[in-house]
Parts: sequence; C-alpha cells; structure tokens
Amino acid sequence: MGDDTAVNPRHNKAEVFARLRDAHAREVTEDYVEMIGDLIAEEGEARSVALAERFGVTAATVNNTIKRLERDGFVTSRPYRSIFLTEKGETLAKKCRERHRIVYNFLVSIGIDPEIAEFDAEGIEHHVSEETLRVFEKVAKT
Amino acid sequence: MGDDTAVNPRHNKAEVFARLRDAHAREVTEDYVEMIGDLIAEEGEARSVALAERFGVTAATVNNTIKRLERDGFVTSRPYRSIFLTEKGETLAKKCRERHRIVYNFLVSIGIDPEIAEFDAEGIEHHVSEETLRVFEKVAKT
DNA sequence: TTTTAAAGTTAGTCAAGGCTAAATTGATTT
DNA sequence: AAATCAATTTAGCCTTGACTAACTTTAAAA
Repeated sequence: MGDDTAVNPRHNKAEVFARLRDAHAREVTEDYVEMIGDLIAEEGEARSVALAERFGVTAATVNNTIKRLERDGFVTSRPYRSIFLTEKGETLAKKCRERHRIVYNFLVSIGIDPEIAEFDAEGIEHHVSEETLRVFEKVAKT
Repeated sequence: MGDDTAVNPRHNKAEVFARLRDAHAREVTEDYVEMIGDLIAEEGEARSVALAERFGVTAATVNNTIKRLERDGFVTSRPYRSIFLTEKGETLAKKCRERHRIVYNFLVSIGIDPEIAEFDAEGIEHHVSEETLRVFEKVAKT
C-alpha cells in the first residue's frame, strides 16, 4: 500500500486541490494590485471609486479589500486619499501584468476571439504554472 | 462618452469580473460532483471519508459542502450513508469530466509535462469558455 | 462662504468554505 | 452481547468577500 499514486495518479489529488485553494486565496490580491497599477498608469492615481467601478463591486467592498492589502503589505493608503502600491505590490503587479499578457496573447495566437480571450485570460491567469506559462510564450511566438 | 469600451477594452471590465466571481462560486460544486462520480465509478460508492482524503480537507468540511450540494439539488444523501448524484448532478459531472479531459489533453498536446498539466488543468478548467474549449479540442486533435 | 454633491468610511449582515473538538452512529471484534 | 474503532455528524469558530444603510470628509458650485 501507499504506492497508489504511482499506479493511478487520479488518487491522492489532495495536493492539487490544496494548491488550487492557495491560488484562489491569491486571486483577489493579484487582480487588485494589477488594477491599481493600471489606474496609476492611466489616470495618475488609484481612487477607490474607480476600483469599485471597474470590478463591479460597492465602495464598501473595495474598502475592505484595500485594508486587507494594506495589512499584507501590498499597498499604502490614508483616509480619503488615493491608493499606492508598495515595492512588494509593484513587483506583484508587474508579474501579474506580464502573465496576463502572455496568457492573452497565447489564446489569441491559437485562434480565440480577442474579446473572449480577454474574458478567459482573466480567469486562467491565476492558475497557470511557470512551466505552462513558458510553453504559452513559446507557442504564441511561433 | 460611453464608447470607452470600444477605444480601450481594459476599461469597463466589471462584467469580466462578475463572470469570474460566478465561475468561482461554481468551482467547488463542480469539483465535488466530478469527484463523487469518479468515486462511484472506481469504488462503487462515494463516502465522505474518501472525499475528505482526496480533497485534503476535514470530514466536517465535506459534510458542510454535501449539505450545500444537496440543497442545490446535485446530490442526495442520508445520515451515515453514502452520497449519490441526482440527474442534475450526473449531468454536471459528465460535463466537467469531459471539459477536464479536453483541457488536460490540450495542455499535453502543446508540450506540457503530464503531471504539470494535471495540476494546471484542475485550475484552468473552471475558467474556459465554450468557445475556447472548442479551440482547445481542435488544437489537441492536430 | 455656505451649500451640496461626490467620495470614502463605518457598522452590521450574510454565505461560502475552511477549521477543531465533541458527540453520535454503525460495523467489527472479542 | 459488549466493547471498540472508524465514520459521520454537530456545534462553534474564523476569514474572505460580498452587500446595504448611515455617516463623515473633501471638493466644487452657487
């Protein structure tokens, strides 16, 4: 017993699902730092009203999330002022933007409609390993 | 104003994120019905101890989830007995198994290591639109 | 300068999805 | 038949991420 894994890889999937739960826990953080970065680039600053509008949630929800991001060291904010990325937040945002770009370009390169690619990339990007990302990059370059 | 979307598709992403939240709400349900189907196929019945082991969560968590699935009409269960899929659950399980297969085969077909493909497919499958799934299928067949 | 509108905050609620600890049930052994 | 062990259930707790409603602050207009 115990070598069930070797025999049938569909057993012992606990690790896969643990990773999945981790990925999920990071999703909101990643989407927020990415969006904050975009807003700063496009509009010069990130206001919570803009975040609420772009994510389609209420201002109260944005407030909660920003507090969490601040607690976790991704952003700084002062009451009634705009939101800034920390070094850590900046780094993550950059990584996410890059990953998003790769996934989106890959999907388009295999023939998916750009609008659908935009939808799907937003969901897929959080679940793509480094290895898979490299392959996506290579395929898209072809 | 209003045609912001046409000019820059990165604005007005609220819909994308709404869809993403919907997809997330369905993930656990999909993983459970798929796993319950697997267990019935492999072991003749789905016991919560097996679900707990495969997902890497506690029995209490499985119990909560099964209650939710029952409430939503995907499974039936009686205290201290095994879990059964309803018609609705069966249908969803079949769809999910098929989609998983397509995503996995696609990833392998573009050169991703089978073990990594298994990891990534588990995350990606819930975020692939019908359109993208068709393209994946076509690419994998090539 | 006062008023008002927009933006941001706070408080309280809810469901999902985790957990631990304790109680119960069912099945197996002695 | 009783004891024991594994499986299941229950109760209670936590965090995330959503909401509404009410309040405060800031900025803009009158």
